[in-house]
Order: sequence, then C-alpha cells, then structure tokens
Amino acid sequence: MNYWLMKSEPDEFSIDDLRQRKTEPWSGVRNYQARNFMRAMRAGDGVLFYHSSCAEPGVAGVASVVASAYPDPTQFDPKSDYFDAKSTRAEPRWSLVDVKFKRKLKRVLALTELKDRRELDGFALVRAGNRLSVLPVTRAQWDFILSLEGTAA
DNA sequence: GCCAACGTTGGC
DNA sequence: GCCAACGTTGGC
Repeated sequence: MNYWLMKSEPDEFSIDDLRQRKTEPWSGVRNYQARNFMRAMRAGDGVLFYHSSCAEPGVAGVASVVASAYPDPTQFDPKSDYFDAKSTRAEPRWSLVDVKFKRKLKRVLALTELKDRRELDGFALVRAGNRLSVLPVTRAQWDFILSLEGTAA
C-alpha cells in the first residue's frame, strides 16, 4: 500500500464536496509527472486531500484510491476545458483515478504548520516552488502528518 | 495582484 | 537538441 497527496482548489472541489459525492474521478490533471504518479496508484492506496489556492492552504481530509488509473474522458471531449486534440483513444495521453472519501480532518493541517516541522524536511509539498498537484507521501510522512491532527495548531 | 518556479512550445 | 518566450501554479 502506498500513500499520496492530491491538491484541489476548495472553491472548485473541496473535501466537503467529496464527502457528498463519495467518490470522484480526478479529471483534468495535465502534468506528466502527476499523471505518472496516478498511473502508479493502486486500489486502497491512501490519499491526503489538500486544499490549495485558498485562504488556508493545507491538508483537509483523507481519501483512498478506488482502482487503478484509466483514461481521463475529458481529454476526448471538445467541449471540456481539459480537451487535448493530440490525444487519441488508441493511445490516451492522460489518465485519472477515482478517489473515495474517507474522512474530513478535525482541523486543517496548514501548509505553514507543515513547513515548520523538521520531520517533513525534504517532503515535496514543503519544498519551495512545488507545483505538483499529485505527489507521493512516505509511510513515515503520512503517519507524522496525521498525528498532528490531535495536537493544537 | 504579484511574483518565483517551472513546464511547455516552437523557431532555429 | 537548444533555449527564449510564454503560460500556469500556487503561496503570499
């Protein structure tokens, strides 16, 4: 079992939206590195749900991967913002996984708080200039981050 | 709204 | 295959 972090702008799709929808296809990722991480995901993998580009960026919930990656249908839809004219059904360029709601954290674990923790030195999320929307998390990082939930901010 | 950090594109 | 220009991400 592996662990990941996935970013979403809460104005677009928040942890509360995921709770309502229960599962959601993670469409629209158009970055090769992020795509490759999704292709490496397997059913049951853990996901930290991260709120980005908002008042309080940080980890807001826990989700899990439903099944292995499959082609992102929005790449074939000319009406979609994510349409990719260079992608073919025979050789789809973009993949996605379905993500399932597990729980909302009791409080948002803020990026500023995560940056202060030496335990997370080297974690891609807290490195300067990180723009990846999907990134791997080690078991140790996963355990440490979730252990912060029960502490004061 | 600014800007740093990158990824992508396209001319050569 | 290089690299400048351009676009996007995302924190602040």
